[in-house]
This record gives sequence, C-alpha cells and structure tokens, in this order.
Amino acid sequence: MHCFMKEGVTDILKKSGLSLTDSRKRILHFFLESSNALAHSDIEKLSGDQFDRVTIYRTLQIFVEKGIIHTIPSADNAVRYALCQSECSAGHHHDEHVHFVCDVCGATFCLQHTAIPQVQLPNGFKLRQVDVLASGKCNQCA
Amino acid sequence: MHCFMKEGVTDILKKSGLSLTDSRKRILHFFLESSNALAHSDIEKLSGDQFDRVTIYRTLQIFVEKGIIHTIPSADNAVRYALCQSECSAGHHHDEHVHFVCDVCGATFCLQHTAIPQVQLPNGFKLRQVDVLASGKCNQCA
DNA sequence: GTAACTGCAAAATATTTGCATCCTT
DNA sequence: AAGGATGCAAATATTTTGCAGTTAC
Repeated sequence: MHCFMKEGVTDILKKSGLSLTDSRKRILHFFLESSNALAHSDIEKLSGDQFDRVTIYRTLQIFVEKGIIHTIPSADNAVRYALCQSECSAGHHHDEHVHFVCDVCGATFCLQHTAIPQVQLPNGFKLRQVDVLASGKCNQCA
Repeated sequence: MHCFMKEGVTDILKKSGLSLTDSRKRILHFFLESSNALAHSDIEKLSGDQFDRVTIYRTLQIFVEKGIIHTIPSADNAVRYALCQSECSAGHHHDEHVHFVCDVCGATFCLQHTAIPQVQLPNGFKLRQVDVLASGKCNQCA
C-alpha cells in the first residue's frame, strides 16, 4: 500500500504516466492539502479561476482513470472527489472506506480508519464493492 | 410501519396531503410497479413524454418532501429515486437500507431485508444516518 | 371560486466536444 | 520535433424559475 501523503505531486503524476503540467500539479496539490473531498466548483475557487472549466473537467477525469482520485457517491447530485489512499491502479479502484458528509458544513471526509462493515446480499447477488456513506455532524460542527 | 405496496396511489397521495392529479397518480404508479429505482429519465420514457420535464422535476421533488420517495446516493452522478418503505414522514426520511446497483444492467434496488451494519465514527463525529451502496451483479445478471 | 398544479418559455447551470495553439518531453 | 494538454467557442444536457392558463376540490 502506498501512501500519497508522503509522495510529492510530481512523483504521483510520473508514476501514473501523466505529463507534468501546471494544472495537473496544482489540482493534485489541492487534493493533497485538503482534508476533505473536493467538487469541481471547489477547485475552481481554489485556483482563483486560473484554469478553464474544461481543463478541470478533463484533469479530474484523467485522475480518476489513473487511480489517483475517486468519486464519492452522494445523494445530492454533486460529484465530489477525494484522493485514493490504497492500492488503486488505472481502472481499478479499491476505496472501500467510509465516507462521511457533514450536514452542517457540507464537508465530505474519507474515514480511513473506520472499518467497512460486512454486507449480506440476497441469493443470486454477486458483491463487487461496498460504499458506506455516513452523514451527521463532523467534529468541527458537532 | 406502513407498507405502500398494499395501498393504492390515491391513498398515498391523500395521506400526504397532495391533490390527485394525473401526473402525480401516474408517476407514483410507476414507482409502485417498478421493482427498482427510477431516474428522471426513466420516468420520461415510461410516460412516453406525456408530461413536461418540469412537471416531473416538481413531482419528484414534492414526493421527496412528503416522504413518499427518497433519493439514492450514487457514484455516477445520476439521481435515482425509490419508494420509501418504512416510517417516513414529511421532511424525515428513515431509509437506512442497503442499496444495490447492478454493474451490468444498471438497475438499482433497495434491499429491504439486508441489515444495515454498524458504523463506528471517530471521536467528535455525530452520526445521523448511514447509507450503504453495494454494487456487483444482480440476480438477473450474475 | 380559489388555491394549487401544469405547461411553455426562458434563464441558469453543468458537462461534452472540436479545433487551433501551446507546452512537455 | 511530435504528441499531448490547454483554452476558447460552441454544442448538448440538466435543472430552475416565472407566469399564464387549467384543474382539483
């Protein structure tokens, strides 16, 4: 298991076979710095509109393809992304951790140290992945 | 605990204080008939474009408000809705069951009889709700 | 009859695509 | 130098809002 936190932006991009461009470096940096998940709009704000919307879309897309970030399921129709922490490779995500959305501040966290519970499916169903989406109040807002 | 399956469309609408209009009756009927979750686009197709897009948006919205249906979190940014099965009332949803998305056919099911596992949050976090989103192959596609 | 609901038009927002130019290697 | 990435323009898709006409009760 590698840990992105200990690697630099450049290492991660190289390892994924991506060229080192300004937008990729800065956007990846935002994820490394941020303790919670980021939406497209967050990145726009963080970058001070330095990048074109389209560039952000394409950058997020390729990061997902390369296994650098993953999307977080949500009920509110807003796509948020977070760093993959464990052994993700291109096309194969393994982010079976618990996601937590704060009802108050809207922040979304990946709870790495919270175990994914066992799920028992009905007969005939084949399980591939389990996502757990918890909501309530985060430690800042409680 | 009431069970919508045993009630008619009319009963449900009346109980929720909604007037009995064509679109509401037909859209609610789709949910009662369907074994899996429906997206806005599914309803458009099912109705044969009988209703305006806007009417569908507004109908789904008020059904959610009244606790008749609930949104299902998904990683693919498509909002799907399903009937609330347990004691939901206006503004208070309690649909803590497991949702299952089939990777093959895309169908989304509510697994009523699958227990929601316990989730242990870090210190300072207050839990309100847990959604479990499982994916894999459904019994038709496995 | 009145309040609420629907349909249409249009605005606002979100996402995708094509292409010329620029940057990384 | 060559291939890939970006920025801009524009197409497409999604969701929201306002308002006038219609319907439920």
